[in-house]
Amino acid sequence: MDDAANLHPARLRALPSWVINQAAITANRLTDQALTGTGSRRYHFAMLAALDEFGPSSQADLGRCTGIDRSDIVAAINAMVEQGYVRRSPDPNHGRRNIITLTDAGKKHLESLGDLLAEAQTELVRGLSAKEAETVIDLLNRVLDNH
Amino acid sequence: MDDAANLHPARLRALPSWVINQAAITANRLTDQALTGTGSRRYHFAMLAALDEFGPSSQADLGRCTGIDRSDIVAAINAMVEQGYVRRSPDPNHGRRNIITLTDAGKKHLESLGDLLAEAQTELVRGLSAKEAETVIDLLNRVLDNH
DNA sequence: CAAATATCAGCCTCACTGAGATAT
DNA sequence: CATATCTCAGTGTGGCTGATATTT
Repeated sequence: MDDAANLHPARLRALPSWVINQAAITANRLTDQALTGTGSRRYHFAMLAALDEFGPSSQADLGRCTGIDRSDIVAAINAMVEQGYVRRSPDPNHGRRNIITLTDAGKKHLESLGDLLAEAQTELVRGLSAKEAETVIDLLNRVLDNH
Repeated sequence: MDDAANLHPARLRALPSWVINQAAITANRLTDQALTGTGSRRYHFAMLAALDEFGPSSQADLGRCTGIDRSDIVAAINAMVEQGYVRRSPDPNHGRRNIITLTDAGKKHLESLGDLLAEAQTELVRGLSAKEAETVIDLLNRVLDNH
């Protein structure tokens, strides 16, 4: 090897799953870094974004539309309730269901997290034109829609 | 929410890092599934591919060109030595360094893993044309090259 | 009874850190 | 002394399972 030590094998570079996975590792590194010190993580942002866009939701719906497991939603909501970003109240029309509502502080926090993440995106796709970045987004969304 | 429960928030769908990450989760699910019963994992395939393409390598080089941490290489090589897919021998020209060599059985195993993974790729990018899949690969490789 | 919800306890993978021993 | 390699011990995240209680 020696000189080729820094290159990735062509066989891997040709595998969609591998390339996507490596890109995800990079993406996660950058976003985690961007969010350090905010008291929030990627999935908190996802939940806040969903609440902002879709309005008050049950925990189950929240999990479904963000791709977060039912099991992990509980703890995440607990944390955000404690931080004052969301409210948890029982659904009057539905015994066991909770309704999660975004608070003003949560909305504000969402925007500030969004700003930090926007910078991380710029860093992530640097080297791609705006149009190329858009293409990546569109094609991968199509992949997601197919699964 | 209710009717929108299955849709992903536009804010997330517009975030490269989120879309890439979700695609990676799907990709990993499919590839892990494809490899069950083979006794190998994704990173084993990556290492075998690197050895096949670059020839005998040190563990450090192997880690660098596959993106696998130095710390995780050790256990992975141990397993593959035991399975007979690679040989570990000390580098005569370099005290502490080991040279990892692909065996015939390893080469064979690599090809069979490659076949399984190829099917998983088809499933992963179903819904994209061949050209579009190629575009995803190229653009994400450019992202990787920039980091 | 079936289906959905919230919750909890816990598993496994995997990226990553830190440190130590050995070598150039 | 600085740098590189291999190894080990261990951490933290995050996706996921299974079970339970409650409700429609």
